Amino acid sequence: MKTSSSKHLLKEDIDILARFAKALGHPIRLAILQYLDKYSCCFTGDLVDIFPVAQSTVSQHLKELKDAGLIQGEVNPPKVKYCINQENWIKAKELFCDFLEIEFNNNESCAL
Amino acid sequence: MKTSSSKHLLKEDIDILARFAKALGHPIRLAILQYLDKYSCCFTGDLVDIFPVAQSTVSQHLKELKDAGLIQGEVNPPKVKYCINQENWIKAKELFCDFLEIEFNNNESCAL
DNA sequence: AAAAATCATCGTTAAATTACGATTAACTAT
DNA sequence: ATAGTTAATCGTAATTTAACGATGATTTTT
Repeated sequence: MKTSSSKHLLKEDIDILARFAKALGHPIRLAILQYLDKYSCCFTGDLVDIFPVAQSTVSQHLKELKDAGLIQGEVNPPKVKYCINQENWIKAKELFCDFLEIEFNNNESCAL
Repeated sequence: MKTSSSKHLLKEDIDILARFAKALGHPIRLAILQYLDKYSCCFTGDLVDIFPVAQSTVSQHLKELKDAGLIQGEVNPPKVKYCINQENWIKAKELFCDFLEIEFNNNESCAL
């Protein structure tokens, strides 16, 4: 399924893409997404063990990724399980590919 | 030339990608890059005519894109001609493709 | 019922971002 | 030489971001 080639994004899509790009604009948030790609899902605590920042800071980054629509959390008391929001993640891929003018094959074998 | 497939980025690349993503995290900066893709180059004034923000604000966004390495400016007094920094732009594409797990064909027919 | 575990939220602080108008620098044209 | 054009930079203000520790809510364990 080829979905891009040398076409320009509309104003609305530009705004959405900017939102996604902004969410990706921090090393910890990128690393969280990579972790979710590798392990499919995780609890907040898993990430707190990995990153050298306070628990509240990890929570804040998770909130930003969630607000941007890139991840979703499932309350599983007293834990919260996070995973990638596939629908929006695919949308983000499409927009980035359109913008970068790269062919996007929506290959289901890709977890991320 | 396939340059990506299901591999994870190293810490250093994560930091570089975050820098690029941050620079892309504003609608005006995305639109500037799209404009540069379409017209290959432009003067600051061209952009000032297009976007509903002050000249100093456009200059500031250009500076950020330049600091991130995505564009370069050539002084052509009293104007300054901007264009995409191809070398870094390709690097950005590669990193985004690695991260998004998309195949990247460095196709020279693509201006952006 | 009390204690422990997990994680979001609150309050705070410092720094960065975004925007503006005004000024300055540098070259062109008159 | 003076005036005009172009665009960066400066100074400022408002908002957002990033980080922290402390607190609170919720469920499990004891």
